[in-house]
Amino acid sequence: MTSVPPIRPRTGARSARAAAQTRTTPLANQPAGAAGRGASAAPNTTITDVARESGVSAATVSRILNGRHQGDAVTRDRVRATALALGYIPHGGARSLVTRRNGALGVLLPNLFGEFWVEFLRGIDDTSHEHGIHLLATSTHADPVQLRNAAAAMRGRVDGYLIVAPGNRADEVITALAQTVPVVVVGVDARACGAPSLMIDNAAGATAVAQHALSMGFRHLAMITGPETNGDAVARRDAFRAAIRNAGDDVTLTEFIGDFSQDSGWSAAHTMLAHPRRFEFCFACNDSMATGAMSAFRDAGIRVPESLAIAGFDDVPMARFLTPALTTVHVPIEEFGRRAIRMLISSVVKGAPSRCTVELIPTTLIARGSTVPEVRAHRG
Amino acid sequence: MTSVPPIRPRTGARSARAAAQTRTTPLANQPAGAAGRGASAAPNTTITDVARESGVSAATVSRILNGRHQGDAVTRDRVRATALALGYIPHGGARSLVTRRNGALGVLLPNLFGEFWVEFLRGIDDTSHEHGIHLLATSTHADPVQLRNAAAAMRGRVDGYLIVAPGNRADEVITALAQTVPVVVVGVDARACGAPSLMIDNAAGATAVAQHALSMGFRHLAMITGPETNGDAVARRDAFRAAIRNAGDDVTLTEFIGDFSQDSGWSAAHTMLAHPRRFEFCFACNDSMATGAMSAFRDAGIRVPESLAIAGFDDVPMARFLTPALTTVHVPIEEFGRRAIRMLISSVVKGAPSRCTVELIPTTLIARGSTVPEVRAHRG
DNA sequence: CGGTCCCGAGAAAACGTTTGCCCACCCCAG
DNA sequence: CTGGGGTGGGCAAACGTTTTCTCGGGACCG
Repeated sequence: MTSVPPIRPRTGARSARAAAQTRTTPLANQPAGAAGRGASAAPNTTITDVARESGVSAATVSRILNGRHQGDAVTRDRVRATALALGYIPHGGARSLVTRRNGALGVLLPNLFGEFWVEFLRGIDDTSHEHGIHLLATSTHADPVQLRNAAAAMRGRVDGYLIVAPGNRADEVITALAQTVPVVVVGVDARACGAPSLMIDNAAGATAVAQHALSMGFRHLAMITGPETNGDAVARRDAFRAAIRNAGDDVTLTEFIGDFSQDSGWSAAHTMLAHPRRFEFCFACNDSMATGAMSAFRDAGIRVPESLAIAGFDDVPMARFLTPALTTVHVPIEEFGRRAIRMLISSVVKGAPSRCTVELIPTTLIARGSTVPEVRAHRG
Repeated sequence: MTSVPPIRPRTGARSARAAAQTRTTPLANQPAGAAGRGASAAPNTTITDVARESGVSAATVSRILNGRHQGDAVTRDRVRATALALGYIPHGGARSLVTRRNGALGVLLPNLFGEFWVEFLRGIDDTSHEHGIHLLATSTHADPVQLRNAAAAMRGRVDGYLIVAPGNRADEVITALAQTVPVVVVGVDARACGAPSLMIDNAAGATAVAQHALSMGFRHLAMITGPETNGDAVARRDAFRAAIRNAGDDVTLTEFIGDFSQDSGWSAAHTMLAHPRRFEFCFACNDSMATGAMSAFRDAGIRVPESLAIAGFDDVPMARFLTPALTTVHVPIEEFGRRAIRMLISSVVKGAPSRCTVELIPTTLIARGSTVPEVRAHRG
């Protein structure tokens, strides 16, 4: 009918590839195979080289370079100069082997979509930089097995893990991990796993959306849900359902299935338009789907918000730039990341695994033009 | 004037924090300070534990677990069971120390904004998973010093580096790095640094936009440029300038400064509206800025594309969902990432640092509703 | 002038793996 | 019954650091 969004076979393609994951390059660590270590093995200079070159022992080089005791001025300068000339960089693995500390944190992300995780990453990255910590390990995972693999690959390379939205079946992995090393979980309640968690206050946000819709007199509501395996999606759906259920008998709620992608929002919107009921308000469980839906509505000639109001969740940067600007639930995404990484750092610094609390990221409804016509009034 | 986008002090905030970077947590690796290693040091089980527990030597455990020689069936099973029971996970640092291989690649990203880098990351991540390689190290950097630090932090932890958009002053760092370990550079021509590079064909894309604009009869053109330090931004600007300059004397081009963020596009658009000239066509050097600009235009009551056409660059997923859909230059972003990481992997596998070629990612203009009114015709 | 103290710096152990080398054993063939 | 081949598995070295312990020498004070 319309010509716009070809549904991209994104998830399909990915899982197909994941299945072929067994194919292993000689680079992979596991067997370290007979594959000759590339003839031109990198001639990395070691601390011994620096020591020999500058006529002192390795111990002295180590101490000087780490500022442990500054030693004789002339020796110190000589060593420093030599190290610089040789381009010496300490071998992280060896160092962490003896230090039992590696100045890096592991972050395990779900398959990332859209702007949300970019914002989150920025928060994480900024904060860890502030603390002089490198955010070495970032990886993505789709299921518990991949999660375990990714975590294992980081063993001995990171001082702690930040695990994001592991879905529902990851409890076992988290529990095992949390017993040996600091872990902070984002997106699900992991108290039972022995790890502190940080979650978005989805219930409050979704409830606020419901109240907003009801207060504006809408009676026939639609909702585009997110993936069943995503804790945030489920929490938003349930809270919205509950709030509507309490609203009275003349209020209806119809649900359409999405997966948090723009495409799925677009598809859900088309399904919605084919539905016999004439909806007045649509709540998409995240901004990406709201964007897709809004695009579909407008292409179908439906005026937003006059004929159909729409709201999202997350308040990604793009939300305010849509036309009309998107009513949504604001989540302080960057701050979210900052807090998560701060929890992890404090847990790592003091050896004690911090108490298994659950912290909540507050949410606020932001009404914009996609539900409130007046907000658009200034437009020509 | 209008009420929409509060300019977020994003970059400012970041550099302010970067300045305070000296503040160092005990977790940081540098001095390994006297800070007692947290009392409850993680009791990670080592290969020795497994060996003792199952009554064999560490060597045997290593061989069995790595499938080197499968040994006696009963022994093998016993070792495997013990390892599992104890939750043994090899220490990556120790392993890579002797193996000289660590099955991980380092990715150095610039400060990331918007959807572009998410797509890119997805491509990278997928492909490395396919090859059984972990994309351990991801970090961001704003300047050559941060780049050097991030790279140093990964020394001995990764088998190769993928360096993205190092701006202009990073040649020295790249050169030094490329001498000791495989490096692939994305976004700038690094042949002089001894590293192969992968670049977007910005010139072709920008030229296509210019031709598109001219072919539609537009005569008064505006351009919103990107950051001066960004190679892609500069290339796009220069190519567009050149194409317009050849167009004839009755064609004008006015430039407005942006920084690739949506906010900057919004601001530039407002500046543009205050300009005495009445522009017919606006080329934003990336989709984010185009989005911001389009939002500003519509809020000002300007009809897109009838009164002012607009085009972007990148074709991020969001582009087709804007209203009207955004004319833009398609960049196969995910494929971009795949190719980049594939280049790196092949360079790592065969020890020889692959020849310093420059590969180009092709670009194609995609005309949508923001420049071609007819495409919107089906809308109500 | 002698004793004490401090400081600079070297030797060596330790971190957790992998792997080359070698021994001992088992089994089969002569 | 004996010799040889094959194989399971132990010993020890090595990887590149940091850190403890130690020693030697110089300075300062009595």
